[in-house]
Amino acid sequence: MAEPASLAPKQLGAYFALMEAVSLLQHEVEKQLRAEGDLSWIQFQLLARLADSDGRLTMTELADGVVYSRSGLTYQAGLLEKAGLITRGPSPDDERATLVTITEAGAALVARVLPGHVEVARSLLFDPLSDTDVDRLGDLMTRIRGHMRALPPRSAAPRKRRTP
Amino acid sequence: MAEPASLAPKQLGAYFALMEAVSLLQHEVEKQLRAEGDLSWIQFQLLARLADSDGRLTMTELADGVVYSRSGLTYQAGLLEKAGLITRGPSPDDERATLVTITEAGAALVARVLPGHVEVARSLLFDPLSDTDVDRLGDLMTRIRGHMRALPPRSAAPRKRRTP
DNA sequence: TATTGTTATACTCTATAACTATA
DNA sequence: TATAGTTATAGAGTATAACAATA
Repeated sequence: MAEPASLAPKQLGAYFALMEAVSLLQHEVEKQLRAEGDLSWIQFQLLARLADSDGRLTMTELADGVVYSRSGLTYQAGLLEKAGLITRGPSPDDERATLVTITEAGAALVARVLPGHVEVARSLLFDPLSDTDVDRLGDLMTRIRGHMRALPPRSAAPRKRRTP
Repeated sequence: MAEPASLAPKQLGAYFALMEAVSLLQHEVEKQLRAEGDLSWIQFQLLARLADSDGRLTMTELADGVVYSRSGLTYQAGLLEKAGLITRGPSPDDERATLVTITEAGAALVARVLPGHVEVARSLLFDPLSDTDVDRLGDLMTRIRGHMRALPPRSAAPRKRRTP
C-alpha cells in the first residue's frame, strides 16, 4: 500500500466517538423497544419500514439496509408473523416473491412504541445539539450513508488468497 | 408529557441516517477484523484499549463503554485469554480486582489488524468527507458521546411499576 | 442460469441470577 | 453493605449451505 496505514488523530477520534456514541444510543433504544413493545431494533425497523411504505413490501425490499442475510430476514419475519404483526403471502407480480404486509396490530404497536422511542432519541442524541448541529449531522450522515450504499458490495474485497 | 411525541423531520432523518450508516460501517469492520485477525469488534476494542493504556487495566476499567454486563466481559476475556492475547492476574492494589494484561501476541495482533481496519474506516467513512467535515463530525460525536456518558445511568428510568 | 425465499444446523453472543471473596 | 469478578444457564440472533420453485 502506498498510503500510510494510519488515520489522522482527528479522524481516529471522530471514528471512535461515532462508534461509541451509536453503541450507547443503540443500547438504550433496544431497552426502550424491548420494555414497551417487546421488539428488537431490527424488528422495529422492519415494522417501521412497512408502515412507511403503504404497508406492503417484498422480503428483498424489506431486507435492504436492515439485515445482512436472507435467512436472518426469514427468521425475523417468522417472529413478527407469529406475533401477529405482519402477514406473508404470495406476490401477484412475481411468483417467487413473498409479499409482507403489516397488520393492524403491527401498525398499532409501532404507534404505541414510537413516542418513547422518539423520546430516547431526543434525550440522548438531540438534547445537546443546536438546530445548526442537527442540520450538519443530518447532512454528514446522509452523505456518508449514500457513499456506503453506493460502494461496490464486495468487489473491493482483497483478491481471494490462495492460502486457505 | 408536555412535549409533542415526534421529532422534526430533519431530526428523524438525521437519526435514521446515523443508525444505518453506522450499522453498515460496523458490519464491514467486523468482516475485516474477522477475516484478518479472527476478532470481533468488541474483542478488538478491548485489545486496543489495553494497548493504549500501558497494557494493563482492571476488568471494570476495561469494560467501560464496550460491554454492558459483567458476565459479558468475563466471557470475552475468557476467549481472549484462551487465544493467548491477554493474561489475567490478581491486582496488588485491590484483591477483589482482576488485572488484565495484554500479551506480546495480543499487541502484535492489534498491530497486524490495524492497517486493514483503518483502511475500512477511511474508505467507508472518511472518503466522502472534507477536512472541515471531519472536524465537524468529530466535534458533534464527541459532544454527543460526552452527553450520553454523563447521563444518569438509569435513574431516569420510569419508576418501577407495581404490576409485574 | 439467476433470483426469491425457506430450512436445518451450528455457532456466537448476551443477560440474569446465584455465588465467592474482598473493602 | 457494597463492590469485583466468575459461573451456570437459558435464550436470542446470525450465517452458511443445501434446497425448492419461479424468471
